[in-house]
Amino acid sequence: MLPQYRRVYELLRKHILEGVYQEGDILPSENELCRLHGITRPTVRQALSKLMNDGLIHKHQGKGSIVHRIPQDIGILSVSGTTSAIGKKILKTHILSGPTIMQWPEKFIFELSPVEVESGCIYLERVRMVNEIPLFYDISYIANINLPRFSSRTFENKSLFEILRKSYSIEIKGGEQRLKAISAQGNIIDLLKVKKGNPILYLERKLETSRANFFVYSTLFCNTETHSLYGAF
Amino acid sequence: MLPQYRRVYELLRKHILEGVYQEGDILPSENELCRLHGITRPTVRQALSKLMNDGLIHKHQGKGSIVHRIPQDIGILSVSGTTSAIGKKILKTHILSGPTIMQWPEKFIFELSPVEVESGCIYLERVRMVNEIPLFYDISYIANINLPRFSSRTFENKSLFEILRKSYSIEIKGGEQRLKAISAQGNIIDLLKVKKGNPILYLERKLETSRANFFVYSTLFCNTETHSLYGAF
DNA sequence: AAATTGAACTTGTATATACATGTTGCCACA
DNA sequence: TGTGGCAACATGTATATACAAGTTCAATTT
Repeated sequence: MLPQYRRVYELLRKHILEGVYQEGDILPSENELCRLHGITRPTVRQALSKLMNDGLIHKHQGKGSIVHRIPQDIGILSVSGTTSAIGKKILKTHILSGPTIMQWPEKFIFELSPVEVESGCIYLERVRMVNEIPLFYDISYIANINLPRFSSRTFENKSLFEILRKSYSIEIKGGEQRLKAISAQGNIIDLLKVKKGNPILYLERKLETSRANFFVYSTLFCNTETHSLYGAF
Repeated sequence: MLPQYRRVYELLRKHILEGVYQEGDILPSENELCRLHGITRPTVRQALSKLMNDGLIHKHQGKGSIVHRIPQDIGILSVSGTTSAIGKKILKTHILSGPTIMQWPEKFIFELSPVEVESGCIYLERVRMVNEIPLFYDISYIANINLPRFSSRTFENKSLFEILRKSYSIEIKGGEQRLKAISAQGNIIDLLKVKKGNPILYLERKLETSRANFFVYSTLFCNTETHSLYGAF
């Protein structure tokens, strides 16, 4: 059973992302939300606190809860979206490889627990394009622990996180990442269609989930020539 | 007056950062903290919630609150610290210019409010070095609103945020940032001692503070050849 | 007309309490 | 000796309540 504060959070989140509430709008007051959902204020505040955490709303004492920013979601969480010019609709995801079950690479970018090593991982290679221009090359590694039918799922133009969220009730809670600027070389040149030596943003991330000891790892190559990465924190 | 949950938060935060509690340690349980500080559990939980938010602790139901990670703080908040090899001690900050009061640059990286434009800004240029190697070149713009004696302060080897925090009770609450990988050119080559064309990580950030409508802006150039940027979220 | 007061709203802080659920370790029983 | 189960303790969720403090606006006063 989903906790009540989560239900309210999910609903408000959905409404904000779908534009029911738009940037600058004021959400119903805490007391109104209490009445609407038949819960008490601490519970409502827990939901709003999560929304604040997501950077979706601001709160001002005496005023109310104000919708902050509709993130341009491209499924890379905290560092997500690009310039405001890029909407959800023109972002396309193309699967290059996977999802396939395999062993973890040797010398993995993050340290793995024995359980993870033993279970192997699900491997996924994707390229994401905006206006037919490839901007992201993205390799994901997911511990193959209790994810029935995962490797046979379709990921084209779907968010990996959305699938984890809806099909397995796994939510990304946070994570850590390492950032570097590197020079384009090897297959990156072809995949992102850049010149050799061009600056490329490189990310390594380890994402925590709501399931204990279950992490999602990924490496990301971004061509930031025309579009910056955007993130809130 | 500082709220009680803030007091407890500050204390625990200080203890974690100072190493009283180390990575993997378990904090006193919520009920113990209640007794220790003479407050109730919801209040303690509010403090712990803030610590979780900072990425300083994890919580596990049934187990306790576990200290997560002592961030290698280099004063750039969420994207902070570098590899674990870099400790606080060997990071040196050198002021290149400022703090000086001046007008905002034309065509600023972020949109400014009329009040901000009218007030002008405090300008600050810094280079940060690890082992005598320059890794960061950092330009900060701070709205010149009610900050007495600010421009005459000394910043050598001090955190800008620490000064805002301690001298003006201004706390960084969050913010937004744009990330790019660029090629080294112009004065960046000299300042960061890199070759022309080398990949450089470029950041533009707008930081929200606890003071309404008061923001800190900065642009950052990072040489990530030897050290990645590290961040939690 | 302008300024002040105050009522009615908002979110912020805090207490007291209850039960649910996950974790650990010890004790009694087989 | 081993193991199952229970007690004790941890955090998670939720209610009910109270007062503090910031905001807004309209009524009242000057």
